[in-house]
This record gives sequence, C-alpha cells and structure tokens, in this order.
Amino acid sequence: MTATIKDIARKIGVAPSTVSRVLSNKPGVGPAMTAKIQKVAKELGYQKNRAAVELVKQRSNVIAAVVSSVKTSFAGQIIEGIQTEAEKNGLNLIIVYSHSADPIEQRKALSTVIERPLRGILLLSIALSSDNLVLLQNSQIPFCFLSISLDKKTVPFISSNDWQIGYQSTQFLLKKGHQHIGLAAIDKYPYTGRLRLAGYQQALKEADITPRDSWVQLGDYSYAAGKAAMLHYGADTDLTAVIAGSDAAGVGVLNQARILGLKVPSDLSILSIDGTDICEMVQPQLTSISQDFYSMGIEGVKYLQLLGGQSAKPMIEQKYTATQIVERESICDLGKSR
Amino acid sequence: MTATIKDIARKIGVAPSTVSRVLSNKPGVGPAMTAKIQKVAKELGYQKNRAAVELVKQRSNVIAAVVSSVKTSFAGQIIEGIQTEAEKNGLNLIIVYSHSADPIEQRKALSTVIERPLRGILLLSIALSSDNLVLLQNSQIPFCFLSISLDKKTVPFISSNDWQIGYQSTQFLLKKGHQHIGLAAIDKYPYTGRLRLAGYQQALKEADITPRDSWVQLGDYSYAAGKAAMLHYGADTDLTAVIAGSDAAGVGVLNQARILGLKVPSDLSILSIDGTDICEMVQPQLTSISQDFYSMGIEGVKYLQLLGGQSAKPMIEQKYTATQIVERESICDLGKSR
DNA sequence: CTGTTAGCGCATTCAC
DNA sequence: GTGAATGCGCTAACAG
Repeated sequence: MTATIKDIARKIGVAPSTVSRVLSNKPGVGPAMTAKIQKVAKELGYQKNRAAVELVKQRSNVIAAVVSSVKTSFAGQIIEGIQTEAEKNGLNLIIVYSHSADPIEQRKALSTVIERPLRGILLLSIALSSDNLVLLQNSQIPFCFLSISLDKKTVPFISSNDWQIGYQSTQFLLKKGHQHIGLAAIDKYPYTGRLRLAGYQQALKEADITPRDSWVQLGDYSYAAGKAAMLHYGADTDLTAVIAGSDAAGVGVLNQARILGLKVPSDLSILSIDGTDICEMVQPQLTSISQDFYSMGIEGVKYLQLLGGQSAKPMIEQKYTATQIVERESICDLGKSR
Repeated sequence: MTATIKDIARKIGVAPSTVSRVLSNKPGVGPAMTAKIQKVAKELGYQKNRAAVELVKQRSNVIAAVVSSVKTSFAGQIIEGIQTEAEKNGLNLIIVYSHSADPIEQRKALSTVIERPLRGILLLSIALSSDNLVLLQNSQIPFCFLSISLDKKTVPFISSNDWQIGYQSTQFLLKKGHQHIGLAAIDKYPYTGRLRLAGYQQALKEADITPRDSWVQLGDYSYAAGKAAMLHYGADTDLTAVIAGSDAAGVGVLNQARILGLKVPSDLSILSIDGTDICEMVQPQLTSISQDFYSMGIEGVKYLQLLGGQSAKPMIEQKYTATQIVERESICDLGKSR
C-alpha cells in the first residue's frame, strides 16, 4: 500500500496529528514544519486515503449523477452543466449507469451510490421504482431528478414541462395549418411519454380534431423507433406532419419518409423534440422544440448545494426549465389555420 | 446518520461481529440468528458504510473510467462495453470526466480516483502528462489506456492502430482512383492525430504523391472543425476526396461541401473515421473506417481483471482492436488507380 | 505551535 | 456458533 500519515510522521519524528493538519490545510503549524512535512510527503508519494477521511468526517465533496443511457446525446449536455457547476463549487462528480427500468438493476446502481457519504445525487431521466425511491429518500442524501417530472409532490425535479412540449409543438403545427399530426417514438410510461401525449391530445381537442389511433406510434425515442413509426404511417399516410419524440427519432422519420418517397417538408413536416446538435447536421435541418439541458444540470447542483446548507425548511424544488421552438427547415407552412 | 452494525447488534442483544458475519455473507452463523439479524437490518433500513469497508479491506469492487469530454459519441460505445463486462464480473463502474489536456485538470480527476482502493482504472482517449502518468503508476492500481496508443513500452493500452487508420483509408481512396486526398479535423498531438497523419503520408508517398500543405487541416474532431476544414479547401479545391477525423467532422465536411455547391460523392468523396451511428443517419450515408469501440471496453476490463489476479509477471498489454472499412454512399470510384 | 487520546463503521483474528 | 478485542488511516477535540 501507499505511504500513510503515520509513516511520514515517524520519519520526521513528529505526531501524526501534526502531519494531518498540514496535509489537510489546517492552520496552526509553523512554516518550517509545514515545509518539511510537505517535502517528505512528496518524497514518499503520499496519497490521502479517501475511505479513511470519509469514514471519520461522514461526508465527502462528491456528487453523483445516475444516468440511464449514454446513447442519447442530451445526457451529455446535462452532465456538462453538472460538471461545470460542480467544479465551480469545488465538488467532484462521479457518474454511474443504471441501464434499464429493471428495479434490480436500478437498485444496484443506487447502492453503489447511497452507501457513501455523498453530497448529493442527481438522477437523469430515471424513473425509480417506488421501493428504490424509498431507499433513496431514507439515505438522507440530498437528491434531485433531472429531465423527468414526477407527480409526487414530495420529490424534487428539474425538467422541461413535458405536457407543454406536447401541447406547444402540436399547437405550433396547427398554426402552420396542419390538421393531421402524428406523434412518434415516445414511450407509454408516465412522466414523459404519457405527458407529451396528453399535451398533444389536448391541443388537438381544442382544435376539434380527433386523432386516429394510428397517429401515435409508441417507441423508445431511438432512431430505429423513428423509422419504425414512419414505416407504420406508410407512404400514403393522411398525416402532413409528425412530432418525433427525440432528435434521433426525428432523423429516423426523415430517412424513412425519404425511402417511402415522401419529401420533407413539402410532403411531410417533422418537428423533433430535444434540439441537440444533430438537428443541424441532417438535410433538411430539423425544426425542433429545444430543451435547455445544460441549465438542468446547473440548476440541479445549485439545488443540491442549497439543500446541503440545511436551512431548516426541507424545501422541495419542482422546477421547469424553458423550452423553445427553433425553426429550421423541416416544417412546411400550409397557410392560415382554422 | 443511518443505522450501523452496532445498532442492530444492540437491539438484538448480540455481538457486532455476529451481525457483521451475516451481513457480509460469511458462513458460521446459525439459521435462526441469521434470519433474525436480516429482519432487524431491514427494519432499521441498514446500509453498509462503504468507506468503513474499504478502509478495513483495502479494496473495493469498483473500477473507474476516466473520459475526456470529447463530444464524439464513440465514448458511449466504449463505456457500454466496459459496463457490460464489468457487470459480468460483479464490478461496479464509476465514470469521471477529465475535461482538457490541462495537467491540473487531469490531476484533479486522477486524484478523485487514485485515492480510493479501486480495482482498476480505464482511461479513454486521455493523453496524460508525464507527471500525472507517474502519479497513476505509483498508485499501484491496475490501469489501461483505451482508444489511444502510447509510445512507451511500459504502459498498457487497447486501441485501434491509428497509423493503420491513416494508411488504410488513404490506400482505400487511392485504389478508388483518388490522387488528391485531404485529411481533415485531426489534431496535431502525438498518439492519435499525428499517427494518422503519418500513415496518410506514407500511403501517399508509396503512391508517389506529394501532398500539398493545405491538404491537411488540423482541428479537434468536431463537426465545426469539419466545416472549417472544408471551408479552407474551398469550392475550387483540387481535392477529390477527404478523410475526416471523426464522423461528426465528416458530416461537417459534407454539409460545408454542399454549401459550397459541391456534390458528394460525385464532386467530392468523404471517408470518415469512427463509423458510429451517425454515418447512417445522414444523406448520403458516410463511408467510414469503423473502429470496434465496444471491444475496447470489453478487453479493457478483462485486462484489469487479469492484472488483479496478480500473476507474478507484470505483463503489459498493448493491443490493437480491428478496424474495417464500411462502404456506404459517400465515396465515388474514379476508376482504375495508378 | 504540537502531542495525546479517542473513535468513525466495519472485518477479522482469536478465544470460548 | 458466538463474543471480545484489535486496527484499517485519518480527523477532531483537548491538553500542554
């Protein structure tokens, strides 16, 4: 093993506590001694043992992000935000993966995280089973969900408003004169897909339009799901526009439409949800309803910091970050609406 | 704080050591007692304190991946591989970011990782400063670089052969009849960009072609770098093909070429390095020299496991994973070569 | 300014 | 099968 505080204390002929003081930047040690200790520490290649420090201090300066998948690039943006704000506050970030929605898998990821004295836990697009949520809550570690909006009043989250995403994007298309609007590659679970669906349905309802069942195609937000959805719609679809659950799905719809001989946007308009870089990388560029993922990350650690301050009130933050439609090239204006 | 082993021991009226035995699955405790202890542990919401365990056992079952925040999505594939193999071996994975090539930043990321009794460290596309490399080596923790091939005989890595990537892709284009071939958006640092450049130059040399300085455009592998490179080449470039340092860069070249009025592949062929999903998402689909990132991840943790076994010989692995040209739609065959 | 003492939570001897 | 004692490496009182 590596050298310990005792080793260097013994070597110099001083007490371990003195060494500890200088190595953890505590005041009250003479400059001569300080220098000497630092020198010997370097010579011996001393490395702090975090396990020991955390054990005695019952706290660390690390926060954890639990993410469900790396594939979608929005996670990268959130993490970027987290990392930036964490650095600013002298916090270290570790990331752990929790693949699936499988409670057992989730549990494993959670365990590796709540069994340590972390400063906070951020959960990205993770829908915890109720057992696991209880586990998390009992851990006493500050936490916050990101990019998912739960319905329980007692759990904090920072997310886009998914209902609004569904509502606004549908309304946008309606204003462009579209009447037959599809919704593709969203999942059927609460908190994201279901909310978007509800918003979509509401906007349609307000416009006195009754969507046909085939208009909404479930999926997992992937490129493949986008393609599959478009394949279901078919070349002779009555749809003039589709809202895709993610950018990747939007590209899937786009490419499959092309294969079917449909021109975008003249034959079919596409609005993709997310607004990541990929929207500008394809042809035509995808018009999107863009989310502010970076801010979610920033706000997430700010909230954690706030909780750490332990202001008696256990305030629960439930906050929506802004979304914004960014017009690019994939939507066709059909003229006046209504 | 959460309940400890002592709490549950006291509650039952038994010794802490007994509780410890059942909670860490050690044999030699009666079934009745075992059941009782487990029950009470659950009641109290007991959570192991990892810090304490790691302190006493001087080891954990976690491995760490250090990644540079490169925007390119290949990191996700490597991590997928790592995670898969780690799970198979009962290891937990934590990921930490090390932004830049700045030694100070690197040092911080390294510290959060070597100050713990990890089972291994995997470094993804990270070029450590020599100071930091020494630090890592002194930590006694098994480690391996991934997706970067160092020139020191003493450091283990698993990577594509970047020289071959440059050589083979150039040769491929040569065989397709291209004589004027650009290299875009690679960096100028050792170990990746410089190796690819050398391979590219060698292939050109063997074909008696002298590249003009303007043919190689440095960059950071990003979409923007690809666009910038193409902008430098200009609409009236003498190039008939360009090799892009990454898929994102390839798309950048593609889109900028389109803006300049060049048709791909008839006016300009593009070969992108990496072969991630994005190649199939753009129009035309990008022909690529694809890397086996997933395998790098798998092999990386296998190697770590091997080292953990402490077979007296401190064998150093330096291994190249396969690369393969995947033909899609962005390369035009100019006819017989030479 | 520096040394002594105690203990964080747990695993692991060694007794019984 | 179970209990008592010891120590992992470090920080935090408390003395001096």
